[in-house]
Amino acid sequence: MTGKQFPSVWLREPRKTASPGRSRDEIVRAALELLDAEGLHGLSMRKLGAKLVTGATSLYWYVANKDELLELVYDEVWGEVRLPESETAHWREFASAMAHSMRQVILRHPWSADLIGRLPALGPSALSLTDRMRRILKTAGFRGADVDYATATLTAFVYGFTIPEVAWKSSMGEGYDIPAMHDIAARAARDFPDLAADFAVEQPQDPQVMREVAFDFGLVSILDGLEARLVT
Amino acid sequence: MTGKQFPSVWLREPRKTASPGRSRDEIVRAALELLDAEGLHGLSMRKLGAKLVTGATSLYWYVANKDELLELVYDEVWGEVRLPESETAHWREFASAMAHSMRQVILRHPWSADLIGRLPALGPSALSLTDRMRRILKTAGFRGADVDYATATLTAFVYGFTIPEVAWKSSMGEGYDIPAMHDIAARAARDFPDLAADFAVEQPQDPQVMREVAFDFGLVSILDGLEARLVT
DNA sequence: GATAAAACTCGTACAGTGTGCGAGTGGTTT
DNA sequence: AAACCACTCGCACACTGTACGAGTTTTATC
Repeated sequence: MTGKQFPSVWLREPRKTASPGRSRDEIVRAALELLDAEGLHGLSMRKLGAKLVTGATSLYWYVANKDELLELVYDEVWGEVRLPESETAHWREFASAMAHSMRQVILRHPWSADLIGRLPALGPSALSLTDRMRRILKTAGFRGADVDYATATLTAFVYGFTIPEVAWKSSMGEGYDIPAMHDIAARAARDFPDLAADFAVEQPQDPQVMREVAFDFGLVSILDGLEARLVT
Repeated sequence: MTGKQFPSVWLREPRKTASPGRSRDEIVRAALELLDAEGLHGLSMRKLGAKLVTGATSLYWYVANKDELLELVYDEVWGEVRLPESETAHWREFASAMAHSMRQVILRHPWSADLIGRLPALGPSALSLTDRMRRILKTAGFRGADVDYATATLTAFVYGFTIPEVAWKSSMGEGYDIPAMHDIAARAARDFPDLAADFAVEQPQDPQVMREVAFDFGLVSILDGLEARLVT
């Protein structure tokens, strides 16, 4: 009784591809455009085929299935994360930059949020990110499993902060009526006096700005907490 | 030019329901069972109708659309979070208990992870949670927007730690071959010497246990970081 | 140039999805 | 008897990923 394996594009050799016609790169590029334009829901093999002037099922020559295609585009996205030079940066700077950049990348490609955890992240870009992060943490003095734990804590915060945010945006649309939403929340909270009181006092803020401040607050707190784990 | 509103079950009066037949509660209960048994993907109006021995479209008498139904079940889930008595608990105990309980609830109802952020959480259970959390933080000494920020940081960590976890489980299935997966990851990392070296050294661990330890590590770090924000 | 093999294309088909619409049913009130 | 209400539900629409197998083009070998 062997346990389950899992399949990943990165674990099998690609096709020979002496190809004169379409190529995997071309398909990935087109998929990325479609995803950015219309979201995860907007990417279908038929639409992608149409964009490339090909039959939908022709794509299955280059890619085993839709998940493999998504794995490819997913890694492309992690390649957009910008990091400071590993060697010169303090670990806090590095971690902070990485967190901010990951967040920006997810905000720029909201569909990617739905793939986090659902697909293996074994592509070169994803691995390179974790590799550099781990090296920095090690030179900073983290030892053994603490390297994994610290990384997990940081990425968990970024994901947990950003995933619901983009989920909300892409399910509710972009154009908010801020005072109206404030009002709605206040009305929903009418059975909770303290909550309702807070809503009554607070001014409706620009949520974009609020999110950024909140993210910084959380990030700094976490880095402080991790640093405390370091000195002992 | 008014901005967009958003619709929520909790913001409109329910039907009169002098009903002798089906009821909203009954539907929600059946939906919850279906979701726990077959996941978000497994809940369709047709299946739900079949389970209740009703036509699929009959359900639309009690519920405006599928999202409203999901909102109802979603809040049901937050009602399962168990908290210590507000008045006697230290804020760290309280926050820690809340984080752990939220995590357990999501693990118990993995489909709920996909709804976080996608649906408004304005039900009584969800509001009660945030209400109690905020009250505890205020009595602990957090002031103004810091109450929001601290809450956001904590929930972000829980979500970000747990969402990818359950996404992985429900996309890859439950039965892992741990050494095999360890091997696969090591093979994928062959182009990153340090990463590969770490894989070579580390023993494959029981992931269940690992996750729990990592969660505690992160949680404690975050609470430390938040506490530092408190004393100033 | 012939022939075989490999690389590539794609139409069809299947079993499913949420839900708007409008017609129909049975009970209660005027 | 008439009107209203609460409620049920079949049909239809435009989609989805992809297995299958037959067809077409390019390349390699003799």
